[in-house]
Amino acid sequence: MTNHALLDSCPLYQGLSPQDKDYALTYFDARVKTYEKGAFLHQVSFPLPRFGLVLSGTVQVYMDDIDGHHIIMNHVETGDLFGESYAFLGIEAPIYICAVTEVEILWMSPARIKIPLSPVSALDQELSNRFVACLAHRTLAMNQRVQILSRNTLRMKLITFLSQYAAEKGDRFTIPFDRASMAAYLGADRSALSRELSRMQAEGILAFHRNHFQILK
Amino acid sequence: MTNHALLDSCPLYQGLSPQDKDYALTYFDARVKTYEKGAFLHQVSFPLPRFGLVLSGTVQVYMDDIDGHHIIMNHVETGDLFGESYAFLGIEAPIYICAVTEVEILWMSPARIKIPLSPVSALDQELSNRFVACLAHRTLAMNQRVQILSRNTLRMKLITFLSQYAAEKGDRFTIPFDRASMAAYLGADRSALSRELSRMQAEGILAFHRNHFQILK
DNA sequence: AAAAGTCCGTTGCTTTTGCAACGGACTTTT
DNA sequence: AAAAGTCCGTTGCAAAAGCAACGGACTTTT
Repeated sequence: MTNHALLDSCPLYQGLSPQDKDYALTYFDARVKTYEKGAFLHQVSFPLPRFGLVLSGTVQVYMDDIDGHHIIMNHVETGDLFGESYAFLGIEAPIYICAVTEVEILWMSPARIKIPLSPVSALDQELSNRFVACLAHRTLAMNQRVQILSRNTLRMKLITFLSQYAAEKGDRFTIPFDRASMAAYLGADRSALSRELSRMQAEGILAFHRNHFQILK
Repeated sequence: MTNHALLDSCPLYQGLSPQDKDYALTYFDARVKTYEKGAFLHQVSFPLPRFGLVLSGTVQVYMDDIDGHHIIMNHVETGDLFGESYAFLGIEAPIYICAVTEVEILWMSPARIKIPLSPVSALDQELSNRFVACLAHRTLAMNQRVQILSRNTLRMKLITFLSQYAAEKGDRFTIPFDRASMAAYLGADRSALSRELSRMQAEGILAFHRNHFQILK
């Protein structure tokens, strides 16, 4: 049986009573599976019949470009979903999903959202709405990503990226990326990123150590 | 009364019978409104209670960065939707929506999706599913955008951008952007874009005139 | 404890890019 | 038809960024 406390980290289950959580797990036909660090949860060009919730650990969704660069599509931490769009549409997913750490995944099916059992209960409707809200939030998150990537200098990308964190977490925060992933996330070269970060630190704009940052401005 | 033929360009209404289209218009509480070229359909920080379908013309959804650059979030042609996420979530939309040409917009409400009238008919369910599918497709479209923007040279951004068009439309196609919008879409400078396009033409990779392109390579 | 591996800052070099400005082709306005 | 406006290619220049390589700090493996 799934640990109900873990589920509260996800907007899909947040605040539901234990009975409702159990019902929801049935509604989504949920199954838990664990993967060790570095394992692939999915490979390019397979269909993705279920979407995932990360119960513990971190996964990364990425594609590869011609030159072998990783393009990070989604960095998924504990409590986040991935693959909802592909699962709902039932289409092939041209992506890799890889376990950054050992992870525990709750795989869920969107079948009941598309084809409800009648009559539709209030809880059925609530769960469906929550799923759609997650989809909508995903587009907003991607909007933020586009805002970063659209900037035409690395300095401005960094300022936008860090401002988004600062807006959410305050002036001190830890990011979930190492330098290589951060560079991929910003669409930049790792050494150029290190260089620019060092410059900004020298200018007194920010301070950092590894993946911990402090905005000074 | 709305022209039913126009509605067929949108996945929300495509293939429905005339009666079902009428029902759908009621379901979404649809209202038509026209705007002249250059008019704002929405300004930053207002709530966006309805999402829009472009019946004719083109609109652009964008934000402005600190330096006054436009960041294009969405370029919306006839038959496309915009604002579904904000409308569904009922939150403030930090965006500008501007009519690029004279436009006719069908404004719709997602209220019945969130709070259905019971009993839910098969058509109600179909319309809800179509709306969710549109949301899912939006995230896929944004994935493509992220693929372009993540490339770390303008040349690679261009190749990715043009390849996406070529994959859909073949080796000759017309893009809906002028150079300034194209540059904003790619997160680059307009003159740098012109220069790179000229280089690629000189190298025999492609041919173009204004917004008409042909892939040669 | 040595060895291997990982992560990250640094640097030299070359290429790419942004920026500003100009001018030509074309369209719209008056 | 002149004038004003728009769109786009071009260019010179300075700044930014990619690339490759190295080395130090730290962690994990053996």
